Amino acid sequence: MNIDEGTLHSFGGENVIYNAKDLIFREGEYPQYYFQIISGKVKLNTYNENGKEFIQNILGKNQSFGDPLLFIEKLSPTNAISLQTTEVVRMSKNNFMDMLKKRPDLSLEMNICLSQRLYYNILMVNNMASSDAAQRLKGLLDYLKSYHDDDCRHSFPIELTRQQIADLTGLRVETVIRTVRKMANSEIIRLDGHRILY
DNA sequence: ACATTAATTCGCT
DNA sequence: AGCGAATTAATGT
Repeated sequence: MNIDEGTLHSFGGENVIYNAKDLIFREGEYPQYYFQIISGKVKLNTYNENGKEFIQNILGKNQSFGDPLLFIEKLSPTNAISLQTTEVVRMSKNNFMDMLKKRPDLSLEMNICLSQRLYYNILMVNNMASSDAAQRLKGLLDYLKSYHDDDCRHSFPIELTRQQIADLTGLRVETVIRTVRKMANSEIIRLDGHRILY
């Protein structure tokens, strides 16, 4: 979801800046805000019983988070952590609901956005169920690409570390490294130094 | 130049 | 493929 910044301000959105590693909200908290990123990056994660991190998603510029939880009465299933200096527009749940009531066009867009996420989440779950590392990796790349397809359609750079990719797929770093090498050899992906192009 | 962080390799299981 | 640790490469101050 990407709403014009001026519109967000006119409905009570306020800019907030977070530093790297700042906790934006915590798992188990009651969701209170809509967030839209102006610049920087945010990860949504959880930790399993052994303390291993699992990253649900990493969001960047013009992407939103927190919004799916505003429509239902559930506690947040994830933490949101800033990965770098990140500027967001933050809007309270009440203001957000008010905005959707007054702007049916945005409400419709929200539906499209949520449907799209739901759709790609299903594909993601399917791929993650695969026992083949290359398949899981490819599933993640398709998933990430689905968020970015507005500007770059061909071979866009994955701005993630190997460790982050591992935490997103549930694979080990070494496995990611080995698999990336194989996929580069079979031309499924392209490498620009360490950056993965897909 | 030194410290920190990430990527890759290695040896063992 | 997973784990721990060591080595090498890239980045930051």
